[in-house]
Amino acid sequence: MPAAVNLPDVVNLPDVVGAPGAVRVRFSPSPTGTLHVGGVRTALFNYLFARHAGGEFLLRIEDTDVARSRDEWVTGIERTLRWLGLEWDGEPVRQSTRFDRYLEGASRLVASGRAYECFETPEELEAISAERQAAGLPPGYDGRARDLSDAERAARAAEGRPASIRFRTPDAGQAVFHDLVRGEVRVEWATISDFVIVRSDGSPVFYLANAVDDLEMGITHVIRGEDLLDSTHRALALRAALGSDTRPEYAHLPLILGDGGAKLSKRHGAVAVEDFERDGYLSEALANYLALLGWAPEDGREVLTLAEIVSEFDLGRVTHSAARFDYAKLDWMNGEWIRRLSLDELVSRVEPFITARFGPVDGATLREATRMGQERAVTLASLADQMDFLFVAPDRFAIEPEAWARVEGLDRVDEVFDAAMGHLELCAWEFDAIGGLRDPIKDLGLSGKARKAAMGALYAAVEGRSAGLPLFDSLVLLGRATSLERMRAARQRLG
RNA sequence: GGCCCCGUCGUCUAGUGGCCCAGGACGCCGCCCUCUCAAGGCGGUAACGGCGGUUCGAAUCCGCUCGGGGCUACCA
Repeated sequence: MPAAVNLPDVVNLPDVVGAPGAVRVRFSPSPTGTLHVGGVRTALFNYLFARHAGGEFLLRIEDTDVARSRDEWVTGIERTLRWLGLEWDGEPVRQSTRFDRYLEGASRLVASGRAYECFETPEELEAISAERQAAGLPPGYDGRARDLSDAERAARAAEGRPASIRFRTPDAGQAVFHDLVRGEVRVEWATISDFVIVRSDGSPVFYLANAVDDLEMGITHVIRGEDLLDSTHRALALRAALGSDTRPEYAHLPLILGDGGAKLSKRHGAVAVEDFERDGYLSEALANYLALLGWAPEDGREVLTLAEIVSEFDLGRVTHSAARFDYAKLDWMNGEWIRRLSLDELVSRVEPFITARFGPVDGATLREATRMGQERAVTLASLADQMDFLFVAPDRFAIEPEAWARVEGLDRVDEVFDAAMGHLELCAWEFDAIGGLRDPIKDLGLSGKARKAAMGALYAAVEGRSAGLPLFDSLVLLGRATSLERMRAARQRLG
């Protein structure tokens, strides 16, 4: 029967650390992939909380799992945070550079009896856990190595069994902490078994590194996803055993789910923040949308700048239940933001989407097309789609004969083009003159055909619904010669 | 299985005992505007998971129940 270990009564420790009002938070991603919307939402809320309080927002890279971490992911995470405007304070802390600190903490815990070496193989651990479950006990480790004598440990080591270090959790009593969004969270210590803090290869585990760093970095508020709620008890016990008589405040954010209530995954659409950027979403819109997932300002406004959100933000108004990521609402939000941008700003944002497809283009044409597309765009990519026809090379501009075959009124197509070309030949290329064309073109019902011939079916569905810039203004922008050329070509193709 | 968290329109949410036969936004539907598609304007559809309690009065408090999610790793 292992002797009970007296741990400090974490329940009665003070809740605040550091100087009153001095807020210091950290976003601590694990560089095992690109940042997903869930992760970036956590970063955002940390940022909002820190900036609202005039505190510090630190970045800590939790790369203790060396095998799964990569430098390129670190770079990507930093780039993504900057893209969203979430500037952090100071240099990022890399946990992989601080292993000695964690290991030092671990040996102190072993020396004080709060942790101990154990030698079970993975198979043995699995068997122990299964036994416990069969006996109706919580799964996990049973603590059998807690009180091994020096001789016993030496014997196991001599067998060639590598040692890992486990933290000794209290045998009885309750673990309690107060969560800023959820209130009091308590659980019986008996349901939490001893957990590994140093792997048998000598590397520290998340729990340890996390506790040591939060302590040494002077973190005052830990804001993270609800998936870490249960691990808070372990973090707090570890922290106390490490000698801290303070504890940070905790705030656990509701999770972000995909459609159908399942975990958000690629099946639902983009999940990596980089994908949203590539698809033409504005960082302003994504940050704005994400802020509204689990939080709402008092006055109910929805379209807000980062600065406005910072000034309104309040952890007390964070929602309790998981939220589903709604792509349709993000689309709306993105459109709102596209319309809010100045024309110059919008031009500079679409330009990469255009040059990626066509190389450098005429600036004046791009600007005018952007002006026309601004009020109808959903994403930067869709805006680029709308002006595609202006930049596409002549030999690449072709309307499939098959598509034409499905256009109604095909029997009148000659009449249509004759009329259109007649008008175009005759008119001066001025807006006023074009305005005068509207009625005849409309009367002949040829605007759809003219649109397809001159602006193409690159983006427009033939089945009735064509999307795009205004026809007349587009023809002006395209130029008289090109417009006519395309219409003649279309007619010719029909034989 | 055990433990923890959560539960208001299809979705995101407002709501902390009477102001709520529940408000806003997205979506959806209709109308207006209109050369297409949008944008914009106007209008509409739609929810307190269920059952018990507490109370003069409950979406708001309590219990149970059902449902969803998380954790239970030598991942973070």
